[in-house]
Amino acid sequence: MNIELLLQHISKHISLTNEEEEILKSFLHSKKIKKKHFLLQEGEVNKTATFVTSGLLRIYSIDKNGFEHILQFAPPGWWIGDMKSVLTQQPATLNIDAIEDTEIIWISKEDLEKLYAAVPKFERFFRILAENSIASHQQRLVNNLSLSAAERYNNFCQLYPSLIQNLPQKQVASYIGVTPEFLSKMLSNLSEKK
Amino acid sequence: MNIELLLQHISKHISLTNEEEEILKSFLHSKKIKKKHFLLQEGEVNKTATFVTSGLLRIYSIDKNGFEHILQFAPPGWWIGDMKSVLTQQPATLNIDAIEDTEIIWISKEDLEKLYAAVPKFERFFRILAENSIASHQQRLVNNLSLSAAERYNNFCQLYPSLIQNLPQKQVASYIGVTPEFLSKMLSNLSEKK
DNA sequence: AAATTTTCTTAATCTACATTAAGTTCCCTG
DNA sequence: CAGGGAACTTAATGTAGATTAAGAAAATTT
Repeated sequence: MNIELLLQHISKHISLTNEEEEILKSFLHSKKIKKKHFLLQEGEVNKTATFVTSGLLRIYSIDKNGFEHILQFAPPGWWIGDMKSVLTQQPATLNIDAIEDTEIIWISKEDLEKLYAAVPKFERFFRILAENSIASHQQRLVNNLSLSAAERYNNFCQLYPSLIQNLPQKQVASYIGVTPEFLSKMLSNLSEKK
Repeated sequence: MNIELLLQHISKHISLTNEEEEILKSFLHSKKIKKKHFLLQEGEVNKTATFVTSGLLRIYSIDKNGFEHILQFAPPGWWIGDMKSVLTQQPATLNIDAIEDTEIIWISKEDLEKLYAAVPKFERFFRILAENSIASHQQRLVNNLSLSAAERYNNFCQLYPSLIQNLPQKQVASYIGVTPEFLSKMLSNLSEKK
C-alpha cells in the first residue's frame, strides 16, 4: 500500500502525531482496479471513502439513452465517490470505473466514524476537503451554465494539463458535455484556424 | 435575531450543551437585506458564513455578455456563499442578492475558526453540511449534463415546490439554464398539451 | 391611479450542437 | 503480427434552444 501520497495530502491540512497516524493506518485498506473494471456500479451502495494513489478513475452517470456523463476524473491524490449514496447508504446512481490500471486506499464508512471518534482532527480534515470540493463544483456549474463548448474545452485543458495528455478524446467530450463527433470537429476547426 | 431556526438546524446533526450554545451565540450577528440589495458583489471578499432565517437570497454569476446564471436559491434554513472566495479570501466572482426582504445570521471567518477551536463539534457540523452540499452539486451536474430543459424544469418543481410559487419565472429560467423566452414558450406548450 | 419599470408572451429567424452514417486509424489481445 | 473492437474523423441533415423584436400584462413607484 502506497500510503505516502495520502499522508502527504493529509499533512497539508492537519498535522498528525505518530500515534494518530497509526490509528489512521489501522483503518486503511488498499485495492487494485484493472483498466475498465468497476469500483462502483449504479445500484450498489457506496460504502467507502476512496483515495487514488496511482492510475486514473472516473465517476459518471448513464442517462436514459445510454449516454455517459462524466462528473469527475480522479488522478493520484484525489478522492472520489457518489456522495448521495455514501451519505444515505442508498443505491448509487453513479458509476466509478478505471480508465487506467489504478490503485486506491479505502476506508469503510463505519471505520471512518470510528476514526472521527478516535481522532476528531479528521472531522476538520474532511470538512476542509468537502469545502474545497464545493468550491470546484460551484465553478464547474458556472462554466456549464455560461461558457460555450470551446470555452469549456479550453478551461479543461488549463485546469488539467496533465490529464489531457493521456485521456481519450471521447472522455473529455463526455466531461465537457458534448458529443465526441462535435469535439472532433471543433478541434479540427481550431487547429486549421491557426 | 431569530436564532431558533439555526439552532433547530444544528440540532439535526450535533447536540450542544447550554454552554456550547452560548459560545456559539457570542459569535453570531444578524442583518437585514432589502429586496434587490446585495449581500456580496463580484470583486468583494466573502468574509462570512451566512444562514438565512427569513426571506430569499440567490447566488449567481454574470457572464461576459451580462447574463445572469443562478447557482442556488437560499430560502430560510439554508446556507449560502461563494465558497472559493471564502476559502481563499480572494475577490468573489459570484454575486449574492435578495429576491425578497431577507434576514440572515452571519459569523465571520475568523470567529468561525475560534468557534472550531472552542467547540470542535462544529467541525463535524460543517463537514456534514458540506458533504450534503456536494451530494446536491453532483446531482445538479448530472441533471445539467443529461436532462432536457423541460426535464430540468420538472425536476426543479419537484425539488423546490414552495419556491416555484413565489419566484419570478425568469429566475427559474436562469437557474435551469434557459432564456426566459424559451421557458415561457415551453410552459405554454406544456399547458396546451394537457 | 398615473407613470414607470419589470416581467411575461408570441413569433420569426438563427445557430450551436446533436444525430446519423460512413469510412479510417488506432489500439489491444490472442 | 493479424484481426477485431475501440477511438477518431468527416459530412450531411436535424433540432433544441438562442436571439431579436414587439407588444401585453403585472408589479412598483410616485
